[in-house]
Amino acid sequence: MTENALFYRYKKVMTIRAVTEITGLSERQVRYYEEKKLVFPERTRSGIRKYSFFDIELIIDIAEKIKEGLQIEDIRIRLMKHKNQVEQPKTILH
Amino acid sequence: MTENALFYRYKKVMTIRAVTEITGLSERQVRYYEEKKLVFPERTRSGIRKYSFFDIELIIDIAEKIKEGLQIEDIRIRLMKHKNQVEQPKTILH
DNA sequence: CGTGTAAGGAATTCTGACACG
DNA sequence: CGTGTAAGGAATTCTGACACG
Repeated sequence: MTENALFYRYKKVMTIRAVTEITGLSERQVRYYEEKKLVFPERTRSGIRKYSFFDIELIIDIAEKIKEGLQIEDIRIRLMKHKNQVEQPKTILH
Repeated sequence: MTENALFYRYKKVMTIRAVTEITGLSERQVRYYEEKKLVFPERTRSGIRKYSFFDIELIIDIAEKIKEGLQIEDIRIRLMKHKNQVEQPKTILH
């Protein structure tokens, strides 16, 4: 069963509402991080954002950094640098 | 990171739409399994159903059993019997 | 810069019902 | 029995904009 952990974690299935409920952030904040290229939700054909649990973890990290006083652009650059080290699904699961 | 696998798997975050996209079933089918007490999605305050990945696995199993010719009521009884053996989160996570 | 909010439209979800078999 | 569908209402999400600082 645990062999699907990656699938669960990376599959983009949540609406922005679920994200705000889990993270405590506002929709505005979550959308803004996307606008600034920090998070990349998928979209349904009609344009509705879909997030994964991994996206949520990332968003929580981002929000913490902002609280610490970092600027979004700097956070974005950091994320880019660490991109290769960050755990990512190697292949499309499912 | 894998310590959250349970959380990912059991957290009810998906709309019925996500369920139909992943399972290939219709909304009608998914709602019917709930009506027959086989699946128990949570609801948002406004009444929108929320499913977990575990619910999806269950729904897929149910659909297979139905295809094999089993009746929903029998599937439900089986599920009840195995309930204690079925892996379930022992405590509320998060 | 990061976030709040009001505005209007588009897409989603819900329920109860009728249909078929 | 299990599923499809049309119907109308309620709730959700989206974008672009104005505001503050």
